Amino acid sequence: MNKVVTRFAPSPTGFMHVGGIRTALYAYLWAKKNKGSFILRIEDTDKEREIEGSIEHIIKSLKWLGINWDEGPDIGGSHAPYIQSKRLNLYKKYAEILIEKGFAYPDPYTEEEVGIFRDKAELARKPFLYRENRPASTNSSLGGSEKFNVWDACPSSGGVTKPLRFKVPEIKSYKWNDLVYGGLSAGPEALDDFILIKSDGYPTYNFAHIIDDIEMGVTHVMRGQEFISSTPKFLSVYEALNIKPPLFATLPPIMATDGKKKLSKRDGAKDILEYKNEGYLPSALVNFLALLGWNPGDDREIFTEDELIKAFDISRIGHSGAQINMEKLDWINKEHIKKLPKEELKNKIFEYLPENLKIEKLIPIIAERISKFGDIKEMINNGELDFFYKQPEYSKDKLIFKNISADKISSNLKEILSALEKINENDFTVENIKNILMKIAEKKGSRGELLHPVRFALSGLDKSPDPFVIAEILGKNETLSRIQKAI
RNA sequence: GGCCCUAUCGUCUAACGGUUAGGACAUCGCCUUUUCAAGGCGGUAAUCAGAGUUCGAUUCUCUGUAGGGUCACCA
Repeated sequence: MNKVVTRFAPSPTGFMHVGGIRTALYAYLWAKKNKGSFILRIEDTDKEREIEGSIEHIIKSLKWLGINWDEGPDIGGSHAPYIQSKRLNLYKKYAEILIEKGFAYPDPYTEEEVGIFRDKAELARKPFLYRENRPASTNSSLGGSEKFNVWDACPSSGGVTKPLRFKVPEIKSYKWNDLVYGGLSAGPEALDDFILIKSDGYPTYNFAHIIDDIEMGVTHVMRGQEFISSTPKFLSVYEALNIKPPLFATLPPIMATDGKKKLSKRDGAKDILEYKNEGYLPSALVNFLALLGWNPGDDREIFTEDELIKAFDISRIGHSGAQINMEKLDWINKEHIKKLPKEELKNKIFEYLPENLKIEKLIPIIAERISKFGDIKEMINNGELDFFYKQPEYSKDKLIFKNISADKISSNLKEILSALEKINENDFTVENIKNILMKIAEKKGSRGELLHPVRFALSGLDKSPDPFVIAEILGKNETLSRIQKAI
């Protein structure tokens, strides 16, 4: 069996969103599972739409998620370079082979003239097919024996020339096998004389990716289902070249959160690095995206990257579009936070905490109250943590538990005060505090009668951690002074 | 419009043609509890519609409907 080679081939036209990342992830997982290699290739053949800095941004995004490539623009490899604009001679070489075989010819029409053909087709409510307007000269020959050698592409000198078109060898229906969808097919209208090399000398995606996949030995091509309808075009190029195509694995689309549309930047798809800024763990996002369109066949939901590599299988990729669900992502992230090693959890949380709140004992309290680290900012903004470093202010009646009288509350607090005073400062721990307070609380009509005022005296908040934990963190002095104040 | 893909709880999904249609998130209720969080237990909730094949269709076939994709010198 040949070594599995997969690739992710984004174009540098901006940031990455979950759609692209999920495609990259599946290709990565499949390569790793099969001990094969995963290639990162940059498809920058559209200089108009290229956005400065995108390549770095893409690399940063993938690296953050731990989706690492074995060959790529930054690290090289045996098929370097991995940037299409640096491989133009290669595409030219293959273009000349096609010309030689009679499967490519220069397009004599201007863009405007082709536009007129297109308008005519639209008016007739027919799909636009260039080949129906194929220049007579190219039709003169049967099969692939004719040679069109008048193409004058000279990409290296930047000269503009006529675009080179593919001449479809045979107009027919195609049926092929897809690793995910099984049997796929398309009618002859999916076949056309598409452009191989543009007038600026750069190849089109339709051509360049095929050449690169061949040259780089790619065995499994994974991509979104928007490519199903152009697959016959690709197959016909492989046929013209007399090269066996790789295996195709088509991925179902990811839909936008709200509507039913395919996720796209204009529908609010966000930069993957925004998830980083919001404090999601890369392992959680990877876990979430893996499950969006794939499942392990059992009830497991939480995976590490290694577990994903083991469990991943193309045959368990689904066929229908999936909406992204932020609530589920939050839950998965929370589960990953729970599994974080202590030291790492501490570092992550402290990253979001001001100096005066970097208290070790605060970590579990915060950890179980957030689903992503960015939530800590919100806790701070809402003043949920203020009481740990400053005397809370509150109105007196908030100390009252249900309909217990103020005098009763006051005397309860006094009782607690004297009990806590007896604890040695070094023994002022959750366990000891809890023991003593609970002993007293049990004697009251309800524990809340005693515990609520204490908690409130310490936190000044309707919602807070329990009083024992707060007391320990505040320390004996501060705890006593706050209770004293409440009295 | 042509061609193509898809259709199970609100969402992500599971189910050799035979299951009380399973799980997870969300939601609701209860327990735990001084409040919150966390945790435990439980509930509500789905096979798009109509034909056909079959002893038996979520599952196979057809039609319809709905959603999506595609028809560029974009990828």
